[in-house]
Amino acid sequence: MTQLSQNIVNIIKSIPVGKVLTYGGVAALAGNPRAARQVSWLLKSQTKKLDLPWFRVINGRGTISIKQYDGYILQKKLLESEGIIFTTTDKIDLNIYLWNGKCNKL
DNA sequence: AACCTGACTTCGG
DNA sequence: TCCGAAGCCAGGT
Repeated sequence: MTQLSQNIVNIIKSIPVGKVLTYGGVAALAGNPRAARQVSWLLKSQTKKLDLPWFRVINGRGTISIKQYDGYILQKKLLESEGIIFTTTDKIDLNIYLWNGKCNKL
């Protein structure tokens, strides 16, 4: 695990309930805006080991990126259970749910 | 060390 | 708005 990976993990684990972060967003907060792919790798490979809230990470268009159908449905369900609303095209309003990386109550 | 993989992002048509 | 190609990072083999 590199320092970047550690940061990515910590950031993912700090995403508040009801908020989401894009892959690129996580990477940026971790220190490298171009490490979005590393984020996806970590979610797929390290979630079980590190117990990460993987479902709070979506792509930059505000949609779910998981390719597996069941995983896609699961993520949507989990997010909806936290109060996040999906549009008719399964998109999330990032202007509302995107986490800025800081305390959302300022 | 080289090559492949993955739930990305950006750019051009 | 959608599709394809290219660039990016680090772990696995």
